[in-house]
Amino acid sequence: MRVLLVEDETRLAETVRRGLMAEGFVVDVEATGPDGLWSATEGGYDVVVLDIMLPGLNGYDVCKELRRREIWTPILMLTAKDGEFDQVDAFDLGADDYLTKPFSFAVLVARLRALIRRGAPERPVALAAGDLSLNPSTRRVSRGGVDISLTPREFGLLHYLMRRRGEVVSKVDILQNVWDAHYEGDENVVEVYIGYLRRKVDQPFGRRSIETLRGMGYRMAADGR
Amino acid sequence: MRVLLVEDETRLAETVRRGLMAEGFVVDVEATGPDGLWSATEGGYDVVVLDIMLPGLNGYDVCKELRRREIWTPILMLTAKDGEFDQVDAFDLGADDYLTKPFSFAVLVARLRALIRRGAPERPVALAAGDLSLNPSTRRVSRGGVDISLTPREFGLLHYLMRRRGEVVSKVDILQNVWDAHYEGDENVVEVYIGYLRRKVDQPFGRRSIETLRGMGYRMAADGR
DNA sequence: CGGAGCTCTCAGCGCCATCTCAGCGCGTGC
DNA sequence: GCACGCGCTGAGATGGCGCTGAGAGCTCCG
Repeated sequence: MRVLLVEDETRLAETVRRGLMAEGFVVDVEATGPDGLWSATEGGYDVVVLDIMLPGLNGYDVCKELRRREIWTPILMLTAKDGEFDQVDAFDLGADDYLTKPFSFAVLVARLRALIRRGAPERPVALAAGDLSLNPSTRRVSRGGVDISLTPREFGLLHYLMRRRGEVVSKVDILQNVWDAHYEGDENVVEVYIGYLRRKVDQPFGRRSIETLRGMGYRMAADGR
Repeated sequence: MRVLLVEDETRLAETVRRGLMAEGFVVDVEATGPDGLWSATEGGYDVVVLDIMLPGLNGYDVCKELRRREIWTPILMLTAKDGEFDQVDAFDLGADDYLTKPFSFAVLVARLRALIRRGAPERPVALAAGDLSLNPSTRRVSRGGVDISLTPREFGLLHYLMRRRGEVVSKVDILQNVWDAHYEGDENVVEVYIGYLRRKVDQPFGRRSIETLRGMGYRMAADGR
C-alpha cells in the first residue's frame, strides 16, 4: 500500500513515516504544497495524508486542485487543533477524512486502512485465493482456517500478489509497490521473500500457489491452488 | 513492442531497460541527444522515452526536430522535478505525455501501454485468432480455454505473429521486432522458435495456425485455423 | 548489554531458456 | 526426375536466472 505523506515538519513526518512503514505501508514524503500536488498527481498512491499548513501551496488548495484534475485518490487531512480550519470545509473540497493534531498513531493507521478499503470499493474486505485468505484490516493470513504468521514485509508482498492474483507481476513492479518507488537495491530481495512466503504459505500445505515465470516475474494462482 | 529509451544516466537506463524487457518490451537505449534523434528517426519504434537533460542535444530539441521531420512516434518525456522544464511546453513541442523523476515504474509501464494503444487505436486489449487468445497485460495464452505456458521469447514471437495475423512476416522482420533491431545472429533462431511454438500451440490441438511460406516468411492464420 | 526478530546482502549452485549446429527431408526450380 | 537449398528438428553448449543457506546489520526488548 503506497502512502504519500505531505508534511513540512520533518520531525513529525519522519516519525509518521517510520511508524507507517512498520505497519507495512510504503511511504513517500513531500515537504511542500507544490511537490505534494505533483507527487499525488503522478505517483499512483493508494492514499494521501495531507497537512494543511504547507509552504508554497496550502493543503486546502492542494486538495481542491487534485479533485479539479480528476484525481480521486483518497485524502486524509491533518488539521491543527486551534481550529484555523473548519472540518466541514474539508469534506466540501473533496477530502475523505480528517484528523486533528495531535493525533493518535493507531487512529491514523485505522483511518488509512478504512480509506484504502473504501477507495477501491471493488476490493473485498478480505482477499481470497482458494482456501488462502488475507485480511488487510486485521492483518491476518490463513490457509484452510490455519493462521499463518508473517513479518510486515512478507505480509506486504503477499498482499500485493493477492491483489493482483491471476496476473504476472514483475520483480521491478513488486519492488516499486512493496518496497519503495525509488528502491535502489538488488532484485534478489524479492526472490528471497518469495522464498520465505513459499515456506510459510505453500510448503506446509503442499501447495504451489506462487508460480515463477522465468524472465517475467511471479503469478499468484487466482484459486490459490 | 519496441521502445527507444534516450537517457544518459546509465544506472537508471539499465534499471528501466531491464524492467521494460521483463514486461515484454524490446528496448534499445541511446545515451546522447544526436544518437537518440537518429534512432528515433530510423528505428521504427512504437514509442520513445526521452529524457530532457542529454549531452549533445537536449530532449526538448530532439522532440521538436522529430516532429519537424514528420515523425509521429509517440513520445514520453522524462522531466526532472525541480521544474527546469514546464509541463505545458512538453505538449507544445509535440510530446504525447510526460513523467517527472523520480517516477513509479508501474506508472511508466501504464503510460507506455496507453501511448502505444493510442498510437494504434484499433488494437484490442486481448488478441484473438479463432480460439487462440493472447493477453499482453496478463501475459496469458490459451486455446479453447486451455492455458498454454510459454517462455518470454516464445510469448514475444507469438505476440508479434498475432498482432500481424493474416500477414506474411519475414524472418528478418521477426528478428528486428522480437529479438533486437541490431541482432547479429542467425535467422535459424526464428525457425527454432517457430518450431517450439507449433509444438505448444498447434500440435496438442491438431491445428496448423502458423503457416510457412517458403522463401517469404510465416503467416499466422487470422482465424487461428 | 545480550538476545530475538526482521531485513537485506552475498555467494554458490542447479537448472532452464536461449541459441548454435549439423543432419535430414521435402519443396521447388530447372 | 534430379539436385539444390530452405526450413525443420534433435542434440547439445552456455550463460544467466532464480533459489537457498549463511550471516551481517539494525532495532526493539528485557
